[in-house]
Amino acid sequence: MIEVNAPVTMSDVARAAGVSTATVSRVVNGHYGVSARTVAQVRSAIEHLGYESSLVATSLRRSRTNVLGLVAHSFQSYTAEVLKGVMKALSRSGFDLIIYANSDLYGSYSEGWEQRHLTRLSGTLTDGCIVVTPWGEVRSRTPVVAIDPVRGSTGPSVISDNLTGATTAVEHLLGLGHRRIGFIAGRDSLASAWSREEGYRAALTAAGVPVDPTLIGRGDFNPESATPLARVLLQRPDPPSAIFAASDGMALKVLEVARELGFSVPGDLSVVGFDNIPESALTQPGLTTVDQSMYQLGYEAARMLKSLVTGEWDEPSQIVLPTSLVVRDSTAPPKSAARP
Amino acid sequence: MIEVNAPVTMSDVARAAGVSTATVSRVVNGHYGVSARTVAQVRSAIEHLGYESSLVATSLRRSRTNVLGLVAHSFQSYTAEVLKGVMKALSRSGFDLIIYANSDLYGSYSEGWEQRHLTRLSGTLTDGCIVVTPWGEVRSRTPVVAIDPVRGSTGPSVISDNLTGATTAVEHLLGLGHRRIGFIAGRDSLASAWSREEGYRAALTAAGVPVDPTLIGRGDFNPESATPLARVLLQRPDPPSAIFAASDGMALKVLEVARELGFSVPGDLSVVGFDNIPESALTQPGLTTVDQSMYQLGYEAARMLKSLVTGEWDEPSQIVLPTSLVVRDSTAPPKSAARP
DNA sequence: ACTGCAATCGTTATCGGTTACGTTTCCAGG
DNA sequence: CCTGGAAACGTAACCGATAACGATTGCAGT
Repeated sequence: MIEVNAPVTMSDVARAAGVSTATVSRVVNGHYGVSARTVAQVRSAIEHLGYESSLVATSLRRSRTNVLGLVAHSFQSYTAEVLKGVMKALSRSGFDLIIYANSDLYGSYSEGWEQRHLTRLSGTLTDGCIVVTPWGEVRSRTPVVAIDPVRGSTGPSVISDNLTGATTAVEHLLGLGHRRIGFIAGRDSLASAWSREEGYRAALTAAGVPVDPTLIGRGDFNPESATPLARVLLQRPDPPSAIFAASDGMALKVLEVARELGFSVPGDLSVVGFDNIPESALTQPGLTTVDQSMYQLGYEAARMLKSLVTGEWDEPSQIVLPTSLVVRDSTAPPKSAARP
Repeated sequence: MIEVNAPVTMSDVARAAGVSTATVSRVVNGHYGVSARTVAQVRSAIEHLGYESSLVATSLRRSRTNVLGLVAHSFQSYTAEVLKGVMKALSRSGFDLIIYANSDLYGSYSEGWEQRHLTRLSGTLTDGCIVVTPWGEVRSRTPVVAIDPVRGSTGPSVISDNLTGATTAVEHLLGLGHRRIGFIAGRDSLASAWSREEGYRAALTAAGVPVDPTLIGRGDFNPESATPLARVLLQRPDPPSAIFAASDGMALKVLEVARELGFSVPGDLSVVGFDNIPESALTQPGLTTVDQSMYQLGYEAARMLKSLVTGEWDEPSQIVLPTSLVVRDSTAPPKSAARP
């Protein structure tokens, strides 16, 4: 009879098969040095008891687990898309995936969360990790690939061509006739945030439009951070005719604030985002944004990590993926476009 | 100097602080019985060495880990939405989340994957688990909540009101004048698939329309499974004027096949799905579907699991959530609606 | 000074599995 | 019949942490 609440351990199997745990281990791992008869006995006992090796115990002892890890701070659309790409890359690869997500306890995870998670996992559980939008540099015994790394990071990473993307977005607005273009920046420790701001500045400068620091709001990619910033920009006596937000999540908040303050979009205000998360196509009006394939980011990161873990890597360790502008309905020429 | 590649263990800290590992453990866990001076020493050593406790080692020894698990077979939009809800419910709860996803090695995980993952995790790593769309019954030492359980399952679960949803969907088609309505079923071991088919049959019967078995295709919720079935239905001499698919993923494949075979939707063919995944709003035409809040499923499952783990549960253990019809552009009256 | 009780801290068994090493078994060759 | 060596298997150390338990110390009370 099978006892339901009893966790079946290796020694249970050993006892049932009349051998030592060492022999059971050898059978389970297909190691040499066990007679056919004993193998059959052990197999039968495993079958009968429904034994399944414990990931925890195994990983504690072994160096290699064939499990890769992914740690993320929050779990929004961005991360979900990345995950799909990761899973695709890992399918039929022999690697399983463990995702570790914290519950943001008391907000106390604010600093060093990725390091904390990483050391907890990579101690033994995983052979390597992907970190999504880290807040700082990390160190680990096992390989780590960063998606959207911090500025100045030197480790393996995958990132979109944020500079070109942002430049294109602002050029789009300039092309429509906008001259007063607000910007809501992202968490400035991230390379992506920095490049997007750089692209904003570069496009303006190239067009001969001076950069007005008072039109720049300092967000942190967290959608909520954009709300007060958008309010400040739009309640000025001379509000910008367009706002470029460094992420779609923040851009959607700008749309919210605009609606709340009576701005019609794109009539009174054009809005551009960055990321092209699924929600951006669903809003009214649809959000014009810069598409970065989060799926592709995840896919490439997983591919790179796999190679790093198996030790067969030759490509450059910092991959940059292209971006493209997606024009929807949140952008139009400004009302005063006819001004000389 | 900090050695980068050395995993810092508790005994390293103990040595540095001149105490035993037991004392370090007490300090780390804030237990009683350590003098202020020793605490300071240990804290300093921890800080200096950058020590972080190993999740694996801790969970092996401890019964309680404050980590919940989630296992899923694949990782599509459905799972991603569920995950968002789970994360929301767990935010600031003190529980972290570990998601275990297999790489579907050689397709050999087909049977019993959830049991395999569950025993590997719940041995020690997690205090309880959520299983998304299991393929069979599972047993575990720790609590398990199933999202969309198998038919006849008795354990804790969260599920949508699939019967009402499917009935409403088919009534919508009947109301438009359709009489020949095809159905593409889901994996029949799941309660949801069974209820959706039940709703299909019930609505037809209630309207006095006989159920034609040849109009029913046996899919398995996997989008790819719908393609050949849709082809068969639409290549008949007398194709149905509408198809109700038991999931959006499959419905989207029906749209693909319809386009390929020259059917215009909704002109020649009406299509209804089930789930309301984000993609369904983005297709041309937008997919009419039954909305089940996957977010809510995840949220409720996590809430239930939390209560089960902490032992403070009193509500019924099988939660049913409402569904609602979302009418978009993939449904219209049939061309021959005027027939008597 | 001696007892008694806390407070403090180290020792050790333990979790489940892996593996280096030692021991026994078995068979072939001398 | 004895020996050598490989095959088969058990023993025990170990991975990193926790907790029951025992040992030591400090201090108050008498």
